[in-house]
Amino acid sequence: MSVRVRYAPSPTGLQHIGGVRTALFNYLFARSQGGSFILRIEDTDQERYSEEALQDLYDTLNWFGITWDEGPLVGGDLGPYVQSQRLELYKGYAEELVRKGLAYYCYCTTERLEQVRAQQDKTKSSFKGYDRRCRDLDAPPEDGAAQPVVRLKVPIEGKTSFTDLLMGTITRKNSDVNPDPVLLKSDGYPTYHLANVVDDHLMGITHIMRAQEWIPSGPLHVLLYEAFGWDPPLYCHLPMVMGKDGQKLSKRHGSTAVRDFRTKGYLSEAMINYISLLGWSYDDQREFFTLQELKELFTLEKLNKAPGVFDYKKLEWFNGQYIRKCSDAQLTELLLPFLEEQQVVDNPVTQEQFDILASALPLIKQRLHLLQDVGEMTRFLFQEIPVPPADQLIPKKHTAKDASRVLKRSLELLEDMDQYSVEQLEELFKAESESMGVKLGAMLMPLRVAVTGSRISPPLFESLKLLGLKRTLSRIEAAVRLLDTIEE
RNA sequence: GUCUCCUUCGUCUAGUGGUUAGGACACCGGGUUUUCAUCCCGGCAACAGGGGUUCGACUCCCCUAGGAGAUGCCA
Repeated sequence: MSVRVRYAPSPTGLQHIGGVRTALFNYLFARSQGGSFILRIEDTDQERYSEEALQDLYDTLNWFGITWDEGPLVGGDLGPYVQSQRLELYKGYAEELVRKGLAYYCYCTTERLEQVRAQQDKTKSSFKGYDRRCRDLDAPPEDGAAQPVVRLKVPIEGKTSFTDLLMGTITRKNSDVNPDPVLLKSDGYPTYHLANVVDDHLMGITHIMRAQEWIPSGPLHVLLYEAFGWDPPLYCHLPMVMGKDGQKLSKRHGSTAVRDFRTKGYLSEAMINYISLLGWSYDDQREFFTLQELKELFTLEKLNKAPGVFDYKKLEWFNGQYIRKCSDAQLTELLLPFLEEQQVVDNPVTQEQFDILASALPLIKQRLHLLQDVGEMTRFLFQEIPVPPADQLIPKKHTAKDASRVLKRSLELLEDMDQYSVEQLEELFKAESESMGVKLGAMLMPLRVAVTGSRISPPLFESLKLLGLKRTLSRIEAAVRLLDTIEE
């Protein structure tokens, strides 16, 4: 039987690292097995539903290049793939269980449920959860809620086990299973438990790969399959993604929404690569993988059991690596939106600006870690800069006079810079610094700051060339004027 | 509280009874260099603890400890 797996997110928030990792692993498993990857929208929470979240889901998967064989937008034979469009179905199955005596209507109000919970907390009761008041009712109580919910009759005795490909067999006493969880909510929507079991069965899902936080409800789901008389699929609970403090990764730890990483200038290839290594490995050497390679190499056997800490630093390192792997043309395309967004260049970019960027690319490529850094790094090439403060222009252990002196000399040397190569300019300044009796650095730093506005910049002479004679000289002159106003 | 799962350098991990316990990130040195970055070289650093099993345990079993997750008309 061919493998069928699914990613079934709930559109209640932006796609985050953990969710995407689950999607990726499902996708990779399907592809490596020649199976199908199904996308299903679990929009059964009316309260938290968000249109934006749904759009973000599509955007994110598209950005990563994760395609689905069946699901919203692409269709499929076993749809609809949006749970809010399958309400009648769940209702029917819930009623079937009630008829069979395996589920029951519960008329308890939220208020009562809260009271029960509060009481259990107060008395430190070892029994947590619903007290099963409505389990054996003959008729609806007088003071019951208008709209009942349907609850599963979890057996009091016995135990339930399921097979997890990663964890082995997991067994739980039925008395430890969530006592009679709600299957059908009073608003007519199913809960996750019901919807997921019904849909996975109807959609022919063979393997359920989801995060380990779901392990505790595994037995419950198996109980549901049994109630329906269905065979449960195989389970594979993926290790969780944690933050630095070892807790489940959340906003507290930094960005978790894929969209945030995208706007900061992470490459999808870098993220795929890094995320694929969170809980999975290939061997003890290789750590670079394209999506295409992953689709062939992924195996369940190499999954790790232990939760993994999301390492922002290593992701950033991967990003730098991938930026350097880009061709200049690719990188230009990637960078342009950032420059436009940051108003470093016009929007749309002019031909002249495009050419400058193209020429600057080799200079900035190995300096970029995040695409968004490009603005700060290249702004001086596209726009006029304010005259840098004097203390920036003056090298350590030097005076304003010193700085002015070397800049004036630089001015003379650069008059003919268009006739020299970068190498020749280097030689020129090297020789000059010697004859002036200053260190090369003390000569070039004022120049760098005067022209680029910063002590940190792309290589100096290349930058001057890009900037052009006129702007180079005028920036130096402005710096000199400033320095000459300073009293020693 | 109860239940379940997890445990190799700070982090991600390789390892399936016999290894100087390997790699990567981070960090710290050094080199290249006009700044920054890249790159190169080197270093630091781990089998949670205790019992077994065995000629021999990081590898198998048990216990303890620690961590995490679940315990909702959220998924």
